[in-house]
Amino acid sequence: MPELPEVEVVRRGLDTHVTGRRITAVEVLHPRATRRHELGPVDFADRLAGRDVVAARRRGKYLWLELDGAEAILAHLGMSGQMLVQPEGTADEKHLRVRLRFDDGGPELRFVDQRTFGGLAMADLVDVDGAALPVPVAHIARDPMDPAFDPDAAVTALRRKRTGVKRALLDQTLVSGVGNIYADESLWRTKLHWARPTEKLSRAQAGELLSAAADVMNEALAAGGTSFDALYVNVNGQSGYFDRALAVYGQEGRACRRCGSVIRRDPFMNRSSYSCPKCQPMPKNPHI
DNA sequence: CCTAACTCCTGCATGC
DNA sequence: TGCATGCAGGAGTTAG
Repeated sequence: MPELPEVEVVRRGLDTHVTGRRITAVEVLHPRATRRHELGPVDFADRLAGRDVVAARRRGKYLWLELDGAEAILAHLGMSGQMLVQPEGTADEKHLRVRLRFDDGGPELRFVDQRTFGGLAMADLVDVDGAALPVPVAHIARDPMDPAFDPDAAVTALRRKRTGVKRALLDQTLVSGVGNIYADESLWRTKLHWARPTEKLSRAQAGELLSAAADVMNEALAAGGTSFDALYVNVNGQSGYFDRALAVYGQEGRACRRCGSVIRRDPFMNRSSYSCPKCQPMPKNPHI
């Protein structure tokens, strides 16, 4: 569930509580959490001992702690990943996967992940169009909060696809950071049905959609993110409150706040799409 | 090259 | 009560 705003809340927390500290010991409690680290959990832990964290960075839904020496600890929260800053001695969380300790004896950094879709890995930093990115992030497009985000280029990329507009919006190589929640909210704001073929969108429509995505994610960030349960929290374990502002996502059966029609839920890519049947009518040639 | 289906995983809600 | 089923879904991998 964590999308760009939720990941950014976590990044800010890490920058406040972890940047500038030296790692002393790393404990991997579940090997799946480091499955993307090809040399294995022992290598992951050994190589981190003694390293300095110099920054906390993000692109789209990817997050990384930059280390001295052009390397990083790359993190993806997946569905249920949490980065928690906890005082030493605090009882282990049920789904604690990785623990990092620091030489100042201050609070630990814990990676907790119930559904295990997320994970940590070490990665080299490479230059991609002027940005220093971990190698596995090199193919991820800039997100709408990136100062160098190019809306015209994103519009072109979106309209070049031969698919439904929501699929394109979720494609992290076109524009990053948008997941199921903010895709549905952006489409509702722009009055577009999720199955609208991308190649039939005008440049203006595509631009409005991307602008709406940026707006809704900025508003969610200001509210501390969206939470439906205790799974998404900041580094202090607190939830955001943007779920109260959602117009369609998770609102099946409720009245559209714009026209009063009953919000519907459609099956989409083995999950769900929420929309207003009147504001977002099915196109003549839907791209299912 | 492009697009779309498949797959990984746990916990909770629901239905018989 | 207990068991089966469905659902939450990001993104790498595989298939066509």
